[in-house]
Amino acid sequence: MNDKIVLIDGHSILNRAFYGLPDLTNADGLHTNAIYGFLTIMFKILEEEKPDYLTVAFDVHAPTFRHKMYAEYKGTRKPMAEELRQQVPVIKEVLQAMGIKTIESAGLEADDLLGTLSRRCEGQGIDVSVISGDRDLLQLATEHVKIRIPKTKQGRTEVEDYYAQDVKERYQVTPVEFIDLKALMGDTSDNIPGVPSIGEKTATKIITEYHSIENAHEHVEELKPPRAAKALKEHWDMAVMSKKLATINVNADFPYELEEARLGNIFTEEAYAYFQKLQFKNLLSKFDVTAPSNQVESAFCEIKQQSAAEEALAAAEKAACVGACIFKNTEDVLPLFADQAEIGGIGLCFSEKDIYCIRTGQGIDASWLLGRLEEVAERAGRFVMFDLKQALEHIKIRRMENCFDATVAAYLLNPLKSNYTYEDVAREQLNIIIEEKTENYVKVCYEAFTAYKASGILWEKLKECQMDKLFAEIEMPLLFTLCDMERNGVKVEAEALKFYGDQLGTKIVELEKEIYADAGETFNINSPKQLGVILFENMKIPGGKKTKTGYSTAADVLEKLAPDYPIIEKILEYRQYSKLKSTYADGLANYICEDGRIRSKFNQTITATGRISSTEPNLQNIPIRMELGRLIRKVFIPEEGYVFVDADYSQIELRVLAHCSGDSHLIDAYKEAKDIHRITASQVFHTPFEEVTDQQRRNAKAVNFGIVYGISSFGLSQDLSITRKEAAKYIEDYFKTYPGIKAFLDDTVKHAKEMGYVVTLFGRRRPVPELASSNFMQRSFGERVAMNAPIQGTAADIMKIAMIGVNRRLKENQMKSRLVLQVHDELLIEAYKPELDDVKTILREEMEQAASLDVPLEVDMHTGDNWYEAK
DNA sequence: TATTTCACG
DNA sequence: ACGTACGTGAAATAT
Repeated sequence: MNDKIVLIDGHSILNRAFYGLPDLTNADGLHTNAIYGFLTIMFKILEEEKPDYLTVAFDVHAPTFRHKMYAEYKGTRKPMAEELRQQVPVIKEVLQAMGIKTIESAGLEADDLLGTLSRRCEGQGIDVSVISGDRDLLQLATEHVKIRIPKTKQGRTEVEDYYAQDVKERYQVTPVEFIDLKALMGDTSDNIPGVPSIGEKTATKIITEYHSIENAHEHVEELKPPRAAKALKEHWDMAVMSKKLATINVNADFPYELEEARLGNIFTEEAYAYFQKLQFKNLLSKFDVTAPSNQVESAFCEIKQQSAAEEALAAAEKAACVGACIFKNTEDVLPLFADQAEIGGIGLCFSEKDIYCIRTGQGIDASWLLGRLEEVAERAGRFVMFDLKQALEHIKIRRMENCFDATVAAYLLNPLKSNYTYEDVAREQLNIIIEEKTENYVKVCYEAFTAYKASGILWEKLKECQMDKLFAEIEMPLLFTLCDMERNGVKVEAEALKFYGDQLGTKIVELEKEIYADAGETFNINSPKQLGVILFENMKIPGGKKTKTGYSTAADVLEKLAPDYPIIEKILEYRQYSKLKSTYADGLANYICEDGRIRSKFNQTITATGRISSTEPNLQNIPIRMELGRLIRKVFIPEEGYVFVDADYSQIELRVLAHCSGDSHLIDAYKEAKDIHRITASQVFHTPFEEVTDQQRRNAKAVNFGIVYGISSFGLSQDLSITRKEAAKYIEDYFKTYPGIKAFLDDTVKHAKEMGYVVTLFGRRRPVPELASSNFMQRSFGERVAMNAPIQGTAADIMKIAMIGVNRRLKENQMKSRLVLQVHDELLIEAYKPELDDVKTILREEMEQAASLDVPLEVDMHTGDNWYEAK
């Protein structure tokens, strides 16, 4: 049995992988799809071949000999996509970490390295497999040199194998003749021009007959299709150059020690770390799981007796740092009722050796255990949990300053992720992979351990990014404020909601009938697909087509398309009613508790910009713009003896922009107070303030909004139903009026491109990986995000500060009034009537003084006996 | 599970 | 030539 070597064409396989796989990125925003694909293919090959040696060849980036020749001939190659380019050095590092030999040589292409190596190895009696996506390499095939071309078919990689014989069968020429074939027919992917008007068919015919271009040229007069003869005669120089280009050098001179390529264990610890960083979870299974994590696990301890529990808890109270978690016995109940499950126990960790899972049971009572945990939380130097807000459902925290929510910390460090579980943090911060199938008590211990161990690292990273103040002074206090709000909930009049829903129901039935009559048939109006067919095919309404799956039936499209069709109007009305009924009337009704209140969740770790989000139900998108929907706010009511006070910031985002940009004109405009959109219109359109028309004001308002969203002429033109050119003119005029804004936005984008992230006034970061994209669309999106995120995020920061202040003062003064809702720039307080004046003062002061900007923060306030009246 | 639509700031 | 406004969540239908 001969020794065997596998030679991989690095760039070619990376390319294949890059274009064959969907875009993947890891937590740092690094693109990883090409690396992932490369490794997948490599592992597959290695498993099949079990070679003794392995080498990966790369091109050097500087243009090489053959490229230069062609560059002189015609232009240069397209630059490599940025997403791919950034992966090249990483794969080299990964290969090095696996102890795999890589070669590259300044004067030589990877092809030449592969060609030369395959000849040298063959000469030493070694079997060779060359892995490449490039058919150019087929010329290297012999009896002992196999060319393998991987293909991705529906996610699976299949490999085409070519020995010399297979090349002959497939192309009717020998590997050596294959060069001449290429010289005639050319190869666009490899930038080989070939001879014009000679394609694959003719080229094959000529080479099978004459075996080389030189021989064919000698017999050029006899060549069969006269067209080909003429072409070869006229473009002989082209054929010669193409052959030179296509010929791989198999006698290149470069140093190479075969022994360096010998395959050892490639699943090294170093490689493991790389795979973790790249988040190749399913490739990690290839490693022997003798990870350092087992050392940690040896300290895990399950406690079922009170004396042992008390001993651990008492020690924890004296510790400098305690990581904890609370778990339920979810196995005891159906998954649907998981939140109703009983407390199963807690996890507790306060040193590398003290890691406990304390279970409730005969000896240990749940309320005792949680009570003791509260004392630990109060006395420990630092108390760390994941999702502390949820834990507050079970324990009361008397001292907030020493609390640390690892979920929130991880969110601040990268707000783009969707999950911040202890498994994620353990993997990213501690390099520990927690097996899916591990026993429950092991998981509990891991969660407590991760909280304990990662908190220091997370805190250091927060400091490094200068987000420590943001974390300690805004996010952590906010967590308790949000918890209070969730507890408070908001009262809803169930009867009235039901009545509202029923009214909508009858209206929906009526509209349904009319629409079916107009259409001439019944169908599901809620199905965009069916509706599209009815409107654009059966009824032949012109326009149509938009989405990838069919016609777009979105409201703005239909409105523009067919304002005259009565059916359209009815459909839009139907949509409105059915939305209101399903999402709001029926939807909200499902969330009303025994006491008549709805308790929405306020999520702190969802948005990329730092805003809060609301779910189950979402109370941040209750209708207001349309009167019909707005009416639903009448069912949101205060308790008997209470009244609603609603306070909202006036144009907080534009004011933030004025401050951050330092644009003196915009700042002055705000200092004059009055109507900002009218002032903008007056200045941009050079019209006296009093003479600004409503249309001008509307346009100015749209531009103001556009600026905040990261202006683009297309977006503005859509919004105002004007041409792009007109929109561009508006923007240009706007920037002329407020040059400071332009400078600020440009600078923000520039900073973002350099640093990879943008920052709010309070230090909150948002990474913008899209800016590094080679895709125009993606990159433009990144630019808009870079402009918007600091503004939206700063506004969110300010509101958070205000909420903390308002809540703090309400509690300090032991008031009955309570914070019930936050809607981004608006706060709703259920005020105890005797406290009304104080509440108003507190709201105004805390909101207006949450930040001191170069423009005043103004607050509009209203009171009412329901939410409708209070706005 | 993904897509479309639409409610809010 | 590309095809967009920024940030969310819920419901319904299609796959």
